[in-house]
Amino acid sequence: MGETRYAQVARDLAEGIGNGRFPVGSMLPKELELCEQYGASRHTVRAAIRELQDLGLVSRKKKAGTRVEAASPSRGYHQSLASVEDLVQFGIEHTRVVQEIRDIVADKELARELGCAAGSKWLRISSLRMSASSGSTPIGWTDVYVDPAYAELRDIVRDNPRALISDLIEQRYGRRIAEIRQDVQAVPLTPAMAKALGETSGAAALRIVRRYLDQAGDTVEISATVHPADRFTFSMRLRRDRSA
Amino acid sequence: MGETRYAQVARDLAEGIGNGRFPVGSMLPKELELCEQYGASRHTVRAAIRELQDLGLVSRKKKAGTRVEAASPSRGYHQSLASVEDLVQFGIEHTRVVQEIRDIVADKELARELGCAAGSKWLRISSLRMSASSGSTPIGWTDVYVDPAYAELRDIVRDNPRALISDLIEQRYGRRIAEIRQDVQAVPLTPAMAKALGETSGAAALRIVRRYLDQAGDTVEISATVHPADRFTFSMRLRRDRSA
DNA sequence: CTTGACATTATGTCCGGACATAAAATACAA
DNA sequence: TTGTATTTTATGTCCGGACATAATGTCAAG
Repeated sequence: MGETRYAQVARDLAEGIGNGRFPVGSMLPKELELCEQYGASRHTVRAAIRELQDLGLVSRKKKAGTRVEAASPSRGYHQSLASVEDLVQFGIEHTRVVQEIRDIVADKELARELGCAAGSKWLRISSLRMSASSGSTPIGWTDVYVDPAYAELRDIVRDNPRALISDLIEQRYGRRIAEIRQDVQAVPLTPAMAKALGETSGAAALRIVRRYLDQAGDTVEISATVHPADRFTFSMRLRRDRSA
Repeated sequence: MGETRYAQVARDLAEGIGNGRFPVGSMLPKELELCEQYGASRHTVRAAIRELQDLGLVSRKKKAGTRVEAASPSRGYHQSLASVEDLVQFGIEHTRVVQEIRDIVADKELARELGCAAGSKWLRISSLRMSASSGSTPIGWTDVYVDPAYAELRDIVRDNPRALISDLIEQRYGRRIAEIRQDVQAVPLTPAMAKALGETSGAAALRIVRRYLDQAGDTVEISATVHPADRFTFSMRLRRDRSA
């Protein structure tokens, strides 16, 4: 019940791509074969394959067939936010080391930086970002701003150093993220940041401000991350639509 | 013929959204009404509406209906590259002032920066980026690298200061862009760059390297743009999938 | 006035079939 | 061998119908 037929087919194929049953570069079985294998109509199989296309896992050409383009992503944001690879990296490859959690009131400057109202209250969670794989050098500093009502997060974030905070909010409070707006700019490091990150003050850094919105368009979370130059590259891939 | 039925329907609806026939916030006619109006099957109408969804023009909810979310984008990349607003801005709001065009050979460092082979030959088009609306301060510097065979571009780019170079290549040489890979990082300004942009050497800047690929996955164009901090913000919007 | 049960209804999913189209593969001609 | 038709075939588009599902609005009971 929980899962629709075409979603089942899509997931099964995606797993096949992930575990090597369909290696990158190989061709997927043709539609009619898949119909037979899964006992589904061609319409359903096509819906499933379209999912894989949206995820960038396969590409299609008339007559040529359906080609496996990439290994399977490990579910989560990559599957729900189309075409953007960076967020996966964030969740999977980075770890959070919480430095400070406190209630704050937005002054005029912070309000401008975050795009919120001056005087509004927030719970701010500040943490260092570490690469999950190697080394003890932080790759960035993150300030996450959430509604002070989400007080439980104070404990939860420490216990889940790799989870996206928006996921924790969704699990705990049921507020589902429908959209993310993101601004990226270059900034010079402030003295305080520079010290925390072991850099010199004024050095070039990448600043990413994300505003997480729910379906109604209300802000659930704002995060501001600063990465010293050369410790972080923000990569993404844009594809032309199927239709084009 | 030239245009499929569902593409016609999608275009007509998109135009209606653009010209106010379907104002932002209003509800689109329900599927069965559209079927009648266009004399198309429900399947076709749904394919059209899905296009509009992919473009972010409408959102749907069961029973509630289809709601107009945004005014029509102004054709071009926004329609063909899903969910990324920045590229539109680039084409529409920026002007190019060509500074130098010359043939170069990639040395080891450039090869690393661009992700190409050392020793490969390129035609490099260097230009200042000006805001189309206001002022004479450049907002960035761009180096575009293309195949030296595209020599005609030497003249064409000067005559089309607002067109995307990849569009010019498509028009002239028929190489269609299917995918763009993009890396964003913070860098300190080199002395030469700083001088051209009226900044101090070592100041923070945003560097965007784009690799334009055709359907076969071959590189058509590489562009590297540097924006001084505070003169440029890179904005984007990510939406959750239909399916989620 | 509030609560809960229920009918309504627009979108979501799925089936089966048909023809169009483009590109690969093959056969054929030069 | 090379270039050009022709055939083949897998995907693309489109039709009509059916039932599922969830959100909305209605209405009666409390």
